[in-house]
Amino acid sequence: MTLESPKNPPMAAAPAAGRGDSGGATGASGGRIAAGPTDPRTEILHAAAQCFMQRSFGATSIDDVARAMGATKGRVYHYWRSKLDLFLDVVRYSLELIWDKVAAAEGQGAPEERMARMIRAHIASILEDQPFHRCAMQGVEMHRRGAATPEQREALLGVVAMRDRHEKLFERVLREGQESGAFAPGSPRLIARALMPAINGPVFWYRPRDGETEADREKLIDEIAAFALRGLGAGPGRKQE
Amino acid sequence: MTLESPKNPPMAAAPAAGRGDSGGATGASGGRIAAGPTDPRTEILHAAAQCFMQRSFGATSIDDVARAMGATKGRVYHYWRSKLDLFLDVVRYSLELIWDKVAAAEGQGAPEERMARMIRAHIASILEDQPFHRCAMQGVEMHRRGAATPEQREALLGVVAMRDRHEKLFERVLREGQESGAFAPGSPRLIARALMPAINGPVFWYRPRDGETEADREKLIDEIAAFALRGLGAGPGRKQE
DNA sequence: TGACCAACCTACTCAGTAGTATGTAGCCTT
DNA sequence: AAGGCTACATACTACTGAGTAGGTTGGTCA
Repeated sequence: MTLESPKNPPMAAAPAAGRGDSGGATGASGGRIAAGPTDPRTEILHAAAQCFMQRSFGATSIDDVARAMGATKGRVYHYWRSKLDLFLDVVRYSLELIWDKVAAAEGQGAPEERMARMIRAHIASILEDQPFHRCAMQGVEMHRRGAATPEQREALLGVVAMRDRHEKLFERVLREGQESGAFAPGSPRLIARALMPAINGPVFWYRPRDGETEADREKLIDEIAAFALRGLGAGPGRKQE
Repeated sequence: MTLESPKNPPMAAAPAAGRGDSGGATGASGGRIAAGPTDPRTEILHAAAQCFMQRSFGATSIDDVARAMGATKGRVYHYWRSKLDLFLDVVRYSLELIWDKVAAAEGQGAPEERMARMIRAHIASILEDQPFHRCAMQGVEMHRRGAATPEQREALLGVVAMRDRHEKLFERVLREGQESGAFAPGSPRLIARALMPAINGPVFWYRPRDGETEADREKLIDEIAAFALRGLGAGPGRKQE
């Protein structure tokens, strides 16, 4: 969410930094409505995610992104200052999406129950917003030298911090589960680092099939989640339906 | 291995296809000596893997690769016809390396024992030749439209086939383990697809530390392998249930 | 010792692309 | 109705980087 948060105003908010409602374009359509597909920013973000996923960051031109919307470069550069800024916002959006869902899924209960919900929410988000998450997988650190401005370096660090926060959330619940004896012992850091790729996996190979139902997706989530939970050492957390 | 196999002869083997010893450059130094660091091809491959890992394929220029060796473009283009060909050879090399080690590690015994050895061999290879494997992770399918010549498309399919063969090897042993009751039931295809990212994970975050010993690496492998094996349902401690 | 060749290096071309400067249609305000 | 602003499109510029043509060097063989 918080699409208004990115400080990528129409070219000139740094000069007029005191505007206050610089991101008002989104809010203009209503009050708290989460930016829908009508919002140009969101539409561009989606097109960019799609392109970056299909061709990778380096092979994607801004013209590609614009063409995917039936528009021209001008539209993209009206909202973002550079290709890297656009990419970083795609990644940030990915991390915001998945954080919101996973953090909300933790809730209350025993660690193994919370972890199970978090893992399922994580995988579900991977399937639902695959293009964004796939961009997030393309690596952020490698754009270090590509980051020219200090703002970009800062944005880059911010994205890294978000990813870290996400992993740390899993690590915390994992640790609690270890203390309660629900999970196998071992370095929480390392085990969390083994867990994340496992539940991120579908981002690489998942391909929404034609007649795919919600149940199909549930089954996929079940299987991956079961693998992950067993990996943590949780008992046969197999939930029949 | 088989560095001589790539059909990337010095620019002119297609014209003079009947040469017979087109790849002889490698063999000239001796007989069966596996191409060492003295071999220019291998040196270039290593430099390319390093660059592609650090900056990604798209952001890496051939000049970058050459500069990493203190050489110029000419040296690279003397051995490879295009940037994509070079990249595909890096990926192929990665898959050959890991296949050799994992296939050799299977050996004999119960499925869970073979699987344990394979998983450990896989992770060990990931740590040892990280740059190459990281290139292999950057995605191959996305270069479909970048593949201009039919040879490139064929090479691309070949790489995909190698990856498939690797995964199928794990899937087969997994299935055998399920039939013997050593592993948890479930779609072998899906579970294998959950397993692979888990043991590939270190390719993204592993960073050889300064005073790192062999024991440190063993511990890392232990932890990841334990997670993966538990994920498959093979508890090291518990056999009942 | 001269022909030949592998293994490069140098200097170039040229296509693609990030980013910009400028134009313009509609809307909103005064 | 005039000015101003948003939200783009168009038409550039400047540069990067893939690929090539041709030159150079050192070794091998006749």
